[in-house]
This record gives sequence, structure tokens and C-alpha cells, in this order.
Amino acid sequence: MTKKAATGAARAPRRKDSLSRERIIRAATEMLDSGGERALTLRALTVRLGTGYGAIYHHVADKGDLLAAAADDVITGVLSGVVADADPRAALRRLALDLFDAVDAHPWVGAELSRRPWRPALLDFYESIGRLLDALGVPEEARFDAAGTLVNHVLGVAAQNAANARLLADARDTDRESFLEDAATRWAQVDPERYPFVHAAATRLGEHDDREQFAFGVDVVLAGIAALGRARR
Amino acid sequence: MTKKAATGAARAPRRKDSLSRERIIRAATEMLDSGGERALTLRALTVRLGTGYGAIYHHVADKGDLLAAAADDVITGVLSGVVADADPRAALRRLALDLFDAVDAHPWVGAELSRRPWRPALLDFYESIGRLLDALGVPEEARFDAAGTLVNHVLGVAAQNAANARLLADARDTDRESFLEDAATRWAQVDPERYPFVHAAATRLGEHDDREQFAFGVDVVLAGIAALGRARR
DNA sequence: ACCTGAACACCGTTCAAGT
DNA sequence: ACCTGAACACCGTTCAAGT
Repeated sequence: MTKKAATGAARAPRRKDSLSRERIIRAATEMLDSGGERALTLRALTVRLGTGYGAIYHHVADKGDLLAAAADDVITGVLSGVVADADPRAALRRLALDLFDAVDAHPWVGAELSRRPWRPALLDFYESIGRLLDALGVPEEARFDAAGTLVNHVLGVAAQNAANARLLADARDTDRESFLEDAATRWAQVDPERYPFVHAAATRLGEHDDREQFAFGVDVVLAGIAALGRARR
Repeated sequence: MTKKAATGAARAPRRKDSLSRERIIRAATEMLDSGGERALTLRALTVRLGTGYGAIYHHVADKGDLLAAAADDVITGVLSGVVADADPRAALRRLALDLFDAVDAHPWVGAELSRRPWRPALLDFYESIGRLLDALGVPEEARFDAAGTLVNHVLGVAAQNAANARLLADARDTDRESFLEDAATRWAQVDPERYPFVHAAATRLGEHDDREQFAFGVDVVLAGIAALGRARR
């Protein structure tokens, strides 16, 4: 892993298209964004980069490493854009929504998030949540559990987002329309006598907005944390 | 390998070990329980059942169908065991915890749950949640969002459970101890100056109980739903 | 050091052929 | 109808060999 500085020739000009870990990760990210998780194969990557397998494995440990690194980049980008906010509740909401938007734009990141929730790239996310809960007045003993619940809400929606994207990708493009229609009508056909709630929910599916539902969930969790803090002890 | 059933004899006695969809699903479930998702391969299944691929594909559409059916069985088992409860809050808590326990015992069900949250096997689960929220006095307009948040909490924890199991399974058995230790110590080494909250959380990881954390989350969500219902509109 | 690409060890799935 | 098992079309990964 040791790198020698330029030997002999002073400053050997680096070809601007030379292979590098970053270039590989960037290519992988683009493939994931445009074709979903399924589209990223080592074979396709060699074609896209015009190299062989060994070249890639020279810069990257394995496919898991590549996926994790690509997700790290997206997450770091989101978290570095976070602005301080006077109101901790608003800051928490914004933090959660920023992450939601990133996962919505890159569903494969959602899968990676739930696959490896302990990546260093998420450190700042967890730390921010802890501090903001503190600022919100959540007592010390409840703070860890509260943070866990909040994190689970975010990761849960992220995972669901990824799963939905996977299901949609599996339906071949020609089927996609009918696939969505089928799902909607099948749910609307649930027996209203036996399953009144599910039936009613299904008929309202059109008005449903995932982002709003997510934001509502954040509010629910924050309100619940506040309420429990007041009620207990 | 070929066994001839008694030919000629009237009422060929069905061999009690004859292949059937149920037998296949049962075998798959056992393999998933003992070896994790990774252990269920078509090859291993043919060996275990003493048949060929075609025999399996004759009773089952594909691997996804098999996985879904196996998960359905577990879920149906849990939901059919649900007892009516006078207090809707207690009933919701119990429903959630029953599902948690099932996923804890069969982590691969957690993965399947987040892969296909719209399986008919979950109908009763969703319907119960809707009715119990009604019984709890959650107003009609908020009920769908509230149910969504609650469901997301359950599915989120389920997915996380499955992801953890996968990570553990990937660490080879000999590594497993050191793998867990490594993870714990690595997190304890997080810079306490820069990440005081995460550092504190890591040092308390030992006292952490996943089931309690989950139950706490359910309480948070329920309290939040109640609080928001009171505050708005 | 960096890269090539044939080869390996797996997957899930199909299908002509058997009974 | 039910089953067999060779064959197919993929995977991710390795590694002797090149520069």
C-alpha cells in the first residue's frame, strides 16, 4: 500500500484518464444511479472503464468495499451541507429530510445504509442527533433510546425506499405501468367488510406522499420523545 | 437415486416422504433458520430433499416464491396467535412485540418483510393496527399516517435485525468473537472530544437490549401519535 | 506499481428426456 | 403429473502473466 513519490523524472504527468479509486467509485455511483443496484456488476464496470478485473481489484477490496465507498460519498455530501439552525427541532427535521432526499434520489444508498449502519460516514449524523436531542431538553437517561428510535425511523424508511426501487426495477420496463396499476387495483380489491381499514387506506393511496409521510413520522417520534420525557420519572 | 413406487397395486400408497410444496417450504425454513439466508441455495435444497432442480421448480415458481412462502408461514403463525386485549395500547404493544420476537428468532423473515411488505400475509397485521389506533381514539385523518409510522418502526427494526444477522454470518465462525469485540472496541475508541454523544453511547453498548429498545420505540410512536392528535386541528 | 483477461467457484434457472 | 440432471447464463473473485 506504500506509495513512492515520483522517482527519477520530476513530476511524471498523471494521465487525466488514469484509473484511480475515485474514478472507479464515481463510475460505480453513476451506474447505480441510472440502473439501480442490479446494474452494477464487475463486468459492466470493466467495460465502462475500459479495463480488466485486476485493475479494479487493485484499487478496491471487493464489491462491498466499492458499494460502501460510493454510499459514503453521497452521505458525506449530504451531511457536509447541513447548516446550523437555532431551533433544535427544526434542525432535526431538516437533518432527517436531507437524508431522506438523498436516499430518494439514490435508493441504493438506502440499502447500503441498512446494510452497514455503523460506517464512520454516519458518525456526524448520529452525533448531531444526540446533541440536538440534548438541546431539545431530552434527559440524559432517555437520550440514547430516543436517538435509536429516531435513527430507526430514518433507516427504516431508507430501507423501504430501496426495497421499493428494487421491486420496480425487477418489473421490466414494459411491465412497469401495468405493474403499478396491478398493485394499486389489487389492494383496492381487498374485501372492505373484512379489512375496512386496509381497504380505505388502499383507496387513498393516490393522495399519499412518501416525503410527507416521512416528515410526519419524524414529528411523531419527536413528539413522543417529548411526551415520554414529561410523563416518566 | 430413482425409486419406483409400487406399480400396478391399486391405490399406490403415497410415500409419506413424497415431495410437496409444503415439504419444500419446511425444508427451506429449517435451512434458513440454522444457516441464515446464505445457506439456502437450490443446490443445497436438492441435496437435502434428495431430488433434482426440476422437482423443486415443479412445486415452486422460483427462489423468491419460496422465500416469500416460508416467511408467510412464520408471519401467519405469529398473527394467528394474537389474543384480543381489552386495552388497545397493550394490544398494539403486544402485536408489535410478537412480530419482533418472530423476526428475532428468524432474522431472514425480517429481510423478507422489508423486501415485500405488501404480502397478503400481512393484511391482518395492518388491519389490526388500523383498528387499534381507532380504538385508541386516533382521529380518522391522522390514522393512515399514524399507522404508516408504526409499521415503519416495526419493519425498520426487522430489516436492521436481518442486516445484523447477515453481517454476523459473513464473519466466519472462528472470527466471530473477535469480530464482535473489534466492533465494540472500535466504537469505544471514537474521539470523545469530537463525538461525545457517540462515544458515550458506545461505552454503554453492553447494557443495551434490542427488545427493550424496540418496545421503547413503540411507546414513543404511540405517545407521539397521541400528542400530535391532541395538538393539531 | 499497475494492469490484462482467462479461469475458477459458485449462483438460479431451464429443459429435453425419462417414469 | 412428476421428476432427473446436464447445460446455460450469469455472478464475484483470483492469479499467472505482462508492462
